[in-house]
Amino acid sequence: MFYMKELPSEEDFRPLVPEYSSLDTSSVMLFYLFLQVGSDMLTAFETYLANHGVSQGRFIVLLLLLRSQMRNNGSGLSPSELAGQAGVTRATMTGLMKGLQRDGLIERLSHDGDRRKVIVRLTPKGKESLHAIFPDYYSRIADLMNDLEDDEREGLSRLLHKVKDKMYSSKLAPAAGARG
Amino acid sequence: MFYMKELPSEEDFRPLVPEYSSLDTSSVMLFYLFLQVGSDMLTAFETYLANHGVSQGRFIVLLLLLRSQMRNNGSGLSPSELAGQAGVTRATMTGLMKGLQRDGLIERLSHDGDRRKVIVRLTPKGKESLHAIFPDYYSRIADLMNDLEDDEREGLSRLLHKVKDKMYSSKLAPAAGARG
DNA sequence: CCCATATAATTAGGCCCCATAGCATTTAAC
DNA sequence: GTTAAATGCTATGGGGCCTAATTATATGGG
Repeated sequence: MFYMKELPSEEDFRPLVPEYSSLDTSSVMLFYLFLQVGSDMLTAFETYLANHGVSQGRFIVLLLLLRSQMRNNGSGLSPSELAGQAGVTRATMTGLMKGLQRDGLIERLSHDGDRRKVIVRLTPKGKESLHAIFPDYYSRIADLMNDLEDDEREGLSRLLHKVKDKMYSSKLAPAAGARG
Repeated sequence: MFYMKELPSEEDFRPLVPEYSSLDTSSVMLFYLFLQVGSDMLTAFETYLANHGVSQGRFIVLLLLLRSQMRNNGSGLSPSELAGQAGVTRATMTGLMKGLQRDGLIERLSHDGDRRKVIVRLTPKGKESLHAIFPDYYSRIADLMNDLEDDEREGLSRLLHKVKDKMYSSKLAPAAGARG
């Protein structure tokens, strides 16, 4: 996780500018600011979930399962699909599921028709866990964004998409393996 | 690291809206978008650095040392100060330094006057490592931000600061222990 | 001067997440 | 029917981070 308590100031870059023609101070400062806020938010998110007894990885799995079940009326997902949607390998997903099953939040059923496959579904307890977290969770997120007016939200969303699009098309792209 | 390949759409939230009064769909969508772009950027950053033979944590340490030495003309920092500025515990910093010293990138000198303390400094090799990374590193960051006009950069910076300020004052704040 | 307390750095041990590599089973393609 | 591909799993290992305990040093009140 990126963290620098005090971000570099413009002055910190000044002696480097003549040395590096590729150094664009405002780009780097914006990049660092972004990483810092993103890191803080991720850390806060992680800490918050940990206090509720779930890790980020597990929470994502539960969320993906809930969404799938709401969309398709309870069909569930395979470990492969979950891994793909969560951006981890199948082996990692096996480990996450192991813990979730041990805690009774998901169940693994065998797939009729393709006996290689497994169907993963939320148990009632798994659903309850999510619904126990949601009210406070949504409230905090709403609070976090509360200071942003509608046009600011749209602006931020637009700019985030712009950076995202650029990232995927540039050399600074996410690793192909884990995320494809 | 947060990751959901496909972010939830407004429709995914619709069935939840009547159930949760605290659910503000646009807040949550913006929050998820932010986490996703932040995660991707961190992952990309990490992957990029790994290809250059350093981890994020180590890179931050090198950066902090370089900044300190440029500001104060070579005084260096103590492990405690480094830990504080990097947002990790002293024990974690010891581990990071161990690797950096083994690779010859930093040196640990004893402090005159207070023999409990250690002074950490970049070695010439450590400086060279950074300067070997910088040209390409800065170039990629500039490229990433290249599509943003000046006013967009200012807008993004302003909005990021706004979210950051709100985060620190809200319940969704970073953990006090590691980051204080 | 001495002891209690505080501070600095480190070590030891552990947890979580995640990856790669290899394996058995099952299915699909020719 | 043989070969290739897909699925889920196990084994193994590493990175990063933590807490707790240890060692050395410093400081201040009695």
